[in-house]
Amino acid sequence: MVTRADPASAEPVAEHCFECLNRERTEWCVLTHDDVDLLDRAKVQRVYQAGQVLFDQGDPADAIYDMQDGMVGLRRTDEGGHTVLVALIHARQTLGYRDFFADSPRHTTAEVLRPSTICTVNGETMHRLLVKNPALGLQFLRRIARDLDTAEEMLLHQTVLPVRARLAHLLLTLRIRYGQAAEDGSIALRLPLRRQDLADLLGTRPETVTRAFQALARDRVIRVRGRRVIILDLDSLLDEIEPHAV
Amino acid sequence: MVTRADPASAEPVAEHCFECLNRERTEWCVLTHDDVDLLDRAKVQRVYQAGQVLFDQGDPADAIYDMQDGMVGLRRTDEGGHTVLVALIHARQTLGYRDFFADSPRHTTAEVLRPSTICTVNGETMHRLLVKNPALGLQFLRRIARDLDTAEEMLLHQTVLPVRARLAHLLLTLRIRYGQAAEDGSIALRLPLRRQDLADLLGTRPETVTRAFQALARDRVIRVRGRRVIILDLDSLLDEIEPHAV
DNA sequence: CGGGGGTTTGAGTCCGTTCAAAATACGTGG
DNA sequence: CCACGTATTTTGAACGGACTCAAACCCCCG
Repeated sequence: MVTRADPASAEPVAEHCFECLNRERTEWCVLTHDDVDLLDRAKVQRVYQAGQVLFDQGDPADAIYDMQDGMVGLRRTDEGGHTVLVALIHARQTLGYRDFFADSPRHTTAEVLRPSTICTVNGETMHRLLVKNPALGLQFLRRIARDLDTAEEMLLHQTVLPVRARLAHLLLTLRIRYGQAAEDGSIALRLPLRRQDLADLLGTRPETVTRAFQALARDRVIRVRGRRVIILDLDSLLDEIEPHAV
Repeated sequence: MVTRADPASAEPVAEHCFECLNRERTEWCVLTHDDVDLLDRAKVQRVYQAGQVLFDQGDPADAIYDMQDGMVGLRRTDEGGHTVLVALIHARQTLGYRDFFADSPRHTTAEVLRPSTICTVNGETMHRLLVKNPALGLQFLRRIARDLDTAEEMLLHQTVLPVRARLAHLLLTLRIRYGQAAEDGSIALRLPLRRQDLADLLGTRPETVTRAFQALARDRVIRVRGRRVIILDLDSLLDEIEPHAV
């Protein structure tokens, strides 16, 4: 059941932006002490449960969000109700800036996929920061430019690669965050998503995801049991994406 | 035959940025008189023939381009040689800014599809303008944010719509620029692209494009003869994209 | 121990691809 | 202005990957 996120259903948490924003090389790294103070006073941090919605397609884009922890999916739906997950957002990543900067209503729905802690930064504060510190705009410019690159890659993959290869690619991505290397070279991971969400991410159906898993398992590239996956041969998983001519 | 664009193969043309840049609501509209002067002295305008390449996947992204006239396609190719056209660029549009701002090598190839007049703005000038006028960065931020929106829409369409619907959508887009309305409500257009390029744009094969044309023609939505298309019923063309539940 | 969501399996179908050949349009030079 | 060669477009038939629908299965949780 998807519930609407509002103050009543998500509990605020107190914490300072300091540690989380500047430590890593995020868009926020260009902020001065002063800027962070401003942000600190304006941001609202909350805990969300899986299934809650940060914002919905059609909503005005008057805030951006910064993930402390958890996972959020950006879902795009057409009038016919067809849907794809266009992106996964993890800890330390910012989301919701796209439509904010495009000055348009939300074109995606942000759906909390796993329990998450997220800061909301209202639009007024963003505008103030952008004026105060022009470098911040250029940081987001770079961020979005890379998002566009990713989106084009997805489009290319969707067009020219079969589901099996797209799944291989996805596993290679998830491995970084959720993988646990064993000493025999294999990598164990527990998938953070159910088949339906994997299907939405791959642009296919849950049944097809299952069959693609089985195809990879049959060829000893991986081993699968439900959400538990073991990557047996990383190299051949890489080969799935670009079958080098033999 | 695709030839490399270089000063030898493309003839420079003298003209002022003034008229072309500021008249319409492009990213450049925020430039001051002074800025335009700077741009004017730095830009190089050339005429390109169909088939020439402005930049290639892998090249350093050290310039951006502004179309005076013509048509350019952005093509993305994977290691296996599979290719898609991710965008068409027309007169008065800017291109090549994505990788420039992402500070990465070119991820697409810019291919001149019809004879074009194009201004090159070198990176140094861009950097100078961005410092001089921070609003320019925000303009491009908005531009790329909208490109990302378009890319996501293409991804969604590619995933959930059949070729026929995607072709309908493309015709509706091309109609704006190349359509000629008749007084009986029909719209005539001569396609600026061959079947292969339409296929690359739709993520399919030339043969399938032909068959999709025929399917639409069979249902009296359009009439086709080679590159000459007549849209008979605009409404049902719109319905192709979103088949409203009956 | 009995739900109940999530996952797997199977069979049939469809859309789009592939490969090959025929037909047509187009540009160039005679 | 026509003839010719080449590129493009169309047509056909066979194949295949992914979808649909439906039923069975399997955990996981209460």
